[in-house]
Amino acid sequence: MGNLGVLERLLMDVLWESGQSLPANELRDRLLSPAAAAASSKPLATTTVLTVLSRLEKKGFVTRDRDSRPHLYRAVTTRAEHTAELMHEALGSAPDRQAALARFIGNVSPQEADSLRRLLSVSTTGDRSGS
Amino acid sequence: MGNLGVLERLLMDVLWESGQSLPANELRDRLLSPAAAAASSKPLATTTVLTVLSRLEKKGFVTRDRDSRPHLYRAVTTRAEHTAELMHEALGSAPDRQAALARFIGNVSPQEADSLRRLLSVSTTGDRSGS
DNA sequence: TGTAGTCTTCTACGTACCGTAGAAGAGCAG
DNA sequence: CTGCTCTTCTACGGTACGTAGAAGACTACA
Repeated sequence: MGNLGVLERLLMDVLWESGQSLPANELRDRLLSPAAAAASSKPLATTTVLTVLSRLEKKGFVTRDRDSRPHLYRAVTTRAEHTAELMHEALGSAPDRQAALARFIGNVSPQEADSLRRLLSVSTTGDRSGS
Repeated sequence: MGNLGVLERLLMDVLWESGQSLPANELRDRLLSPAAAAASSKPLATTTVLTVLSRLEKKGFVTRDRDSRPHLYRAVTTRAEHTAELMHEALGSAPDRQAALARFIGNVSPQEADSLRRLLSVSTTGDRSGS
């Protein structure tokens, strides 16, 4: 049970964008604001959004506050975490992790290689305290 | 058009494992050798393998030599490349690449962090004097 | 407290992808 | 030319997902 469909992803994007808990109607409205969606001009039914949100909840991507009257939906993880998870997942399915990493690094832009170096140099050795 | 199904993935694994071009029958046979598949003991029909191979060809994951009488199938990319591609794909779908990279690095094992450092240090500035 | 309005859940349909494979066609060996 | 092998065509069942109507639950106000 891994990946998301198109609409599921769009909803997650909206939730991730605003780090907040939002009701279904608000989410439906915000789906129209992104430029891309505006062109296709599709007014989704609220039930559609709710259905997808339920599925996302079952998949563990969102939680909802059932006590608030219009239920409030919130992303469980951040987008960055999700992306990192996907990357680890891809990496995990390869027996030759070293080779895969090498290829990955090979295709990284210079700027990103730089920021990777920075990220790696921070946690060189004696790293203990958790945040 | 991105990811692979279970059987598709198994076939790609066989093809990747042996860096060679193989006929459908050979592939069908080798699907049984991996320990996991042996337990489920499923003798797939050759046509099944052929269908999946056709789909893989359409998706651009394999090429076949149509001149050889039993057609020979070969993986287009290496597994490492494929994995790296998946990782880049995941990364590409995140607007906050930096954050995603940070999370990714944060969850890497110390050994892999090490090998990443090595991989990155090669392209730092090392190629200077000499020829 | 009853009733209207809003929000949620249930159920359902269409499409696309994938595992699976039989039936029919194509090409080669003798 | 004929039989055998290999390939393509066609197809069915399952699952995931986008989509949403219909029915039920809950709130608020009169």
